Amino acid sequence: MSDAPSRRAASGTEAYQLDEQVGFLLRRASQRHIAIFNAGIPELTPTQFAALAKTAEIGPVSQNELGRATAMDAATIKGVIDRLAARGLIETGESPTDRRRVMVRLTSEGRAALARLIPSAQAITEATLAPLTPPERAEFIALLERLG
Amino acid sequence: MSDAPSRRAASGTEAYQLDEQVGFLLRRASQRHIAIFNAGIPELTPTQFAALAKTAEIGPVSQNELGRATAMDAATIKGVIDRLAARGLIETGESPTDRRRVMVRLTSEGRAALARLIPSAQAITEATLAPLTPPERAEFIALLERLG
DNA sequence: TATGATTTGTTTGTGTGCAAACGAACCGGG
DNA sequence: CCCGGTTCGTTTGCACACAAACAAATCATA
Repeated sequence: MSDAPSRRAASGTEAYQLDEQVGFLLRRASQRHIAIFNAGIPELTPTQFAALAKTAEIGPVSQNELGRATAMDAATIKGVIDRLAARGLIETGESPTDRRRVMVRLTSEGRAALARLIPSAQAITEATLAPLTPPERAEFIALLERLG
Repeated sequence: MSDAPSRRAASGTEAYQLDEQVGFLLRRASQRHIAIFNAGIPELTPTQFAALAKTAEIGPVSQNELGRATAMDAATIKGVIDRLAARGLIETGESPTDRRRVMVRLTSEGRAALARLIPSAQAITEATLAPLTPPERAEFIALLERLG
């Protein structure tokens, strides 16, 4: 159905094909992953789950520090924490040593939810990588880590 | 600094390390790319540029079709088109054959802007992939395409 | 041709994601 | 001790991204 690769744009747009650009491909892969996540864990967003999991990993943390650990800026992590707290999965308190800090820690409910959801999260990771063979998955993850 | 890989979480969270999950890595890589894009092309968002470039590729299209071609749903593409039209880079009109359709085409301004920005866009792609060697870049793109 | 299903676009609501501007608290050097 | 720089958190404003619900137009087929 036509000579696709040597396709020439009508105007002066040269050989810029959107579908070959990393940025576009990254966005599409993220979208697909998020769709898989929403199907597997409907009760939490990927971002909320990330904050929950990271809090479990690194224990009680200040809000901004948790944001840094999960790649969310101060404005974003605030909303995420507010919503998790409203659901009773985490709780916030003041720091004994720094009055500016808002400390974040899991509730037992949060801990239970996390334990319950981790298998689903692992399945989601696998489903996302399903189109690749196991060695390809490892390779992909390794390359992706270096682009962070 | 400690036995990192065999690190054991205090609670029952088992071996779920956020920083190893594809979803998290995809989000981080996207964030980095978007930051590079914003620095290289401050006047347009990556999404807006994608819509502009795709419109140039596939000529006059209906709004929803352009959305499909750029991986944006109907609600999203509408906002993007509204903003591009407000800037005079594209213009919309009615379809002669289907009264529901909103046809989208580049203005000469849009065409000029695109021609001017494509080199920057290419530089942005390269900068995003800079941490990888050329063969790794090709490999990464190939794997990423299959995760779309 | 009627009519039911599909498609196109719109609107609303929620959730990231980031820039910018701000006040409060902390920290270091003089 | 004071003072300037930094960090912590908040708020506002804008831009995706998607679900859900909707009206209008088109299509398929009985």
